Formats: sequence, C-alpha cells, structure tokens
Amino acid sequence: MTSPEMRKRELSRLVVKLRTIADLSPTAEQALLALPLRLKVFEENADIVSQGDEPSECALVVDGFACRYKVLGEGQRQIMSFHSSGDIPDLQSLHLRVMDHSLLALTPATIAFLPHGPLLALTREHPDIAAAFWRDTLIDAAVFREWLAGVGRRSARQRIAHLICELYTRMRAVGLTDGSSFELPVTQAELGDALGLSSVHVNRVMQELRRDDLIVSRGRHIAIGEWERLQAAGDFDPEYLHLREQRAA
Amino acid sequence: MTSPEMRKRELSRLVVKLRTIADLSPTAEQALLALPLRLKVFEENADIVSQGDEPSECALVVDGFACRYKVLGEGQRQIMSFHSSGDIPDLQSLHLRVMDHSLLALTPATIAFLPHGPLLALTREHPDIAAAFWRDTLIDAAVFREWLAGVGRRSARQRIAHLICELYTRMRAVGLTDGSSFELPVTQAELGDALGLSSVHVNRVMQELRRDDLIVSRGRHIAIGEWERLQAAGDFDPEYLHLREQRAA
DNA sequence: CGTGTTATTGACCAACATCAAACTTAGTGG
DNA sequence: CCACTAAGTTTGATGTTGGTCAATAACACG
Repeated sequence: MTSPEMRKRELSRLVVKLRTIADLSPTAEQALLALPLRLKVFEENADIVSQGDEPSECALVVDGFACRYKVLGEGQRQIMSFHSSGDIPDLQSLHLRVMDHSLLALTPATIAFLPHGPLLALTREHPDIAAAFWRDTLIDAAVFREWLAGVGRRSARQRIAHLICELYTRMRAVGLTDGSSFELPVTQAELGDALGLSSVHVNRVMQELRRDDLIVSRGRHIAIGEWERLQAAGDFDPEYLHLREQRAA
Repeated sequence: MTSPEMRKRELSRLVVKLRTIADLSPTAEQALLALPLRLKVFEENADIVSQGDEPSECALVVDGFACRYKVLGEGQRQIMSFHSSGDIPDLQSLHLRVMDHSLLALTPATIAFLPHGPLLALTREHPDIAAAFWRDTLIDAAVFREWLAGVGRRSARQRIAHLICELYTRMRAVGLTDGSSFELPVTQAELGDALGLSSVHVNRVMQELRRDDLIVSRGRHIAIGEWERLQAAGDFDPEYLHLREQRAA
C-alpha cells in the first residue's frame, strides 16, 4: 500500500496541483514524492476530519471529491470549499491545532494522510516547498473571499454561474476536465449549502442556465455551453485563483 | 520618522498582536522590532492598497481602523475583514503578487509599510516568525470561513451580533477595549457591506439589539449589554479565532 | 421490480431590499 | 454661540428574491 512506487503515484497528484500555483525545483519535487503516507478509502458522505479534531496528519485527496463545511447553531450547513485530486484541504492544520470545520467525502474518496512531522521538516529544508504550501493556503483564503463576496452580494444566478466557472477553471488546471465538460458529483442540495441557497432555488436557477444555453448538464456531468457568456453571467474573473498560467478556454 | 526608537513604538503593536496568536522567542521579537519601515498617514476613506496592485511592501496598521473589500461587477461592495492596530491585512502579498482586493482606511489611519525583502529574510532566519506569519494568514482564512458561514446561513440579527462579538473579542485580545465597550468606527452602511445587508436593515436590527439590551451603542461607541446573551444571539464561539488564550468577559 | 435518493413543480410566505423623505449629529466658519 | 452643511441615522411604504412546504416525477442501484 505504501511502497515507494505506489507513493509516487499518489503524491504525483499533489505535485501536479502545486505546479499550477508555484514553481518547484526538481529536488523539491523529488522530496515531495518521497513523503511517507497512509492511504485510506472513505465512503460517500463520511467525515474525513471533523470539527474539533486535532489532526497530526494532513489529508491529500487522491481520488474523489470532498468539501469543507461547518454546521451552525440551528443545524444549517455551510459548505466552504470543494476539493478534488491533488488538494490538501486541511493544510492549515500544520499551524492551527484544532479544526474549526470538517472535511467530508462527497463521493467515495481515496485520501492519503501525510504526517505533520515530515511535512514540517520538508518546509524547513526546502524553502520553495514552504512557499508553495503557504501560497496554497493563501489561495484558499482568496477563494473564501470570493465566495464571501458572492454570497454577500451576488444574485443566485450569478453565484451558480460563478461556481461553475471556478470549478471548471480549477479542474482544467489539473487536467480533470474533458474538453468543455467535467464531473460535478454534487447534489443540488449540496450546491445550495455552498451558495447559501435552498435546493429548490438552485434547481430553478439551473434550469434557467440550461434554458439560456450557458450550461448543458445531465446528472453530475456538466458541460459549458458558452464560456464567455457564462463568465459574464457569473461575474467571473479567474484572477483570484492566482494560477501560474491562465489560458482561455 | 524612522529612527530606531520610533520604529520600536510602531512595531510593538505588531508584536502585541502576534503574541495573541503565537509564541515568539525574545530574539524573534527583537528581530521584528528592528524591521525597517516607512510611515504614512491616510485620511478617512482612502485606499491604502488597491485591487490589481503588485505591492513590494506589507501594510501594518499602526493606528486607525481599516477594511479589505472588493467591488463586484454591478458596483456592489463587499467588505471582507476589519483591521485595527497591529494587523497586517495584506501579509498575503508576500506570496501572492497581485492584490485580488483592496485595503481601505475607514478612519484616518497611520500605516507602517514593511518592505517584502526584510520580511522574507526574517521568515528565513526565524522559523518561529515564519510560523507566526503563516498562522496569522491561516487565522485570516478561518475568519473568512466564519463570515462565509454567517452570510450564507445566518439571519441578519445573528450576523450583526456575531460580528460585534468577533470584533470585541479580537480587540480585547490586543488591549483595545475599555471594560465591556470599544470603538467601532464604522457606519451602518459599511456594516451592511460587510454583512451582505442593506444599511436600512442593519439599522432596524441594531435597534432591536439595543431594545433587547444586548448592546448599548451611541454613535461609534459600542458597549456589550449582556455578553452571554449576545454570544447566544450571534451563535458565536471564539474557537475559530485561534487565540492563544481565551478568557471569558 | 422495488426502494431510496435526487430532481422538479406549484402554492404560498418571509426576510430583507429599495426608495424616498425626515430627522440627528458633528463639524465649520462667521 | 449660532447658523449652515454634509454625513449618517431613522422611519414608512412598497417590492422582490429566494425560502418553505408538500407533492410528484425521474433515476440509480441492488
């Protein structure tokens, strides 16, 4: 399960992801690929890490789709981010002892747990890895800001279009898209929890987006209808993702 | 203006702030106090840093009150954080070249600009400073998450109560409160832009909070009426602020 | 084929927005 | 000390987005 050969395969997803946001020296990449890890498979809807935990490892998403969420006082849920292969959604646990939110598998998911010790050692020995990790958490924060602006000030239609643009752009950067389409393995209720909307309203607005040919969606599969118009409908500008290269679709 | 003696006074605010979230060795503190800086005074409502800028310095709030904000497509504004003395709201610019939002002085404000070069050198030489800075940006992100949850899922009343609890707790930690009261030099329109509400609605709900004796406010001065009940009304739990010590009021 | 989950629809409702006007307050200059 | 002004707060009337509830239809999976 954790032979060096296997590790490389799992960890290469991390390297691919980090390359989209930072410059890594070949030595740094080798060092990353040599990290020890513990693989675990989670079923759909299982908590990977829970609010209140004090993790001693970080969770690298190898396969599947995950999200971070909070449950508020009256039982309402807010989803705060979505994560796919290559992401380390709880990288912040390296420096924040207690989890202030939870991490959930939205699909069956393979997670590689990377112990804090070796990760911290890596950041000490490789300044460019430290910078890449720090940058990753900073981009995380930038995405939260954008979501905050969306939920605070954008209409339901804009929010949904914006989220689709964001996910498409991010997944495209790590090679998880297929032409102008990608898998969004998320229910409308989950979209609602991410966007601060009810599932009913998400449903109605998505129908509207389909009617307007901005998207073509069947189940969990989404295809972009007209990228330019979708971007405009969502007031989307990829700047905040701070990707190293941005190419137009 | 930037004699070593003066610097210590400005930079001591930074040290006070960092102490609330991290352990700093005496040598680290000395190193921080020796940072070079450039002081500048901004008038109310002046941009300190603007979206699109590529800063070569970080802005330390020495005096006054500032916020980060974005302007969206249709001219609406979303305020994403408030900052007081000791905060470095754009610490992320150390690793993200382009500002994806702006930083504004909400009151007349004294800002100390700290050049990136010496800051980065400091993080290389003092791992505990690097950790403290990283931790600071991670707490930033944690606050964004909490705001996102609030704007997404909490009622207007809860949001306002929550924000007052947060600001009181943070300002108390750095010694900017006076008993159970503090200065909140922010208009109701600005509160609305932070909470995703209209200024009219902010007004009505604040009247309600006063009527219920949760707060006592006169102009920009706010006093907590009953801390326990205010916390309950705002569904507030300070955990997400990741302060080193939390004491009850 | 049955069963549970998700998507869709319709009727109705509430929270909050918008607009516009009046009222306070804090400065400012005479 | 008193107008005068501009900014901010408060109020009322009215409108809209999106929520809630409940039922039905469409799928997916064993």
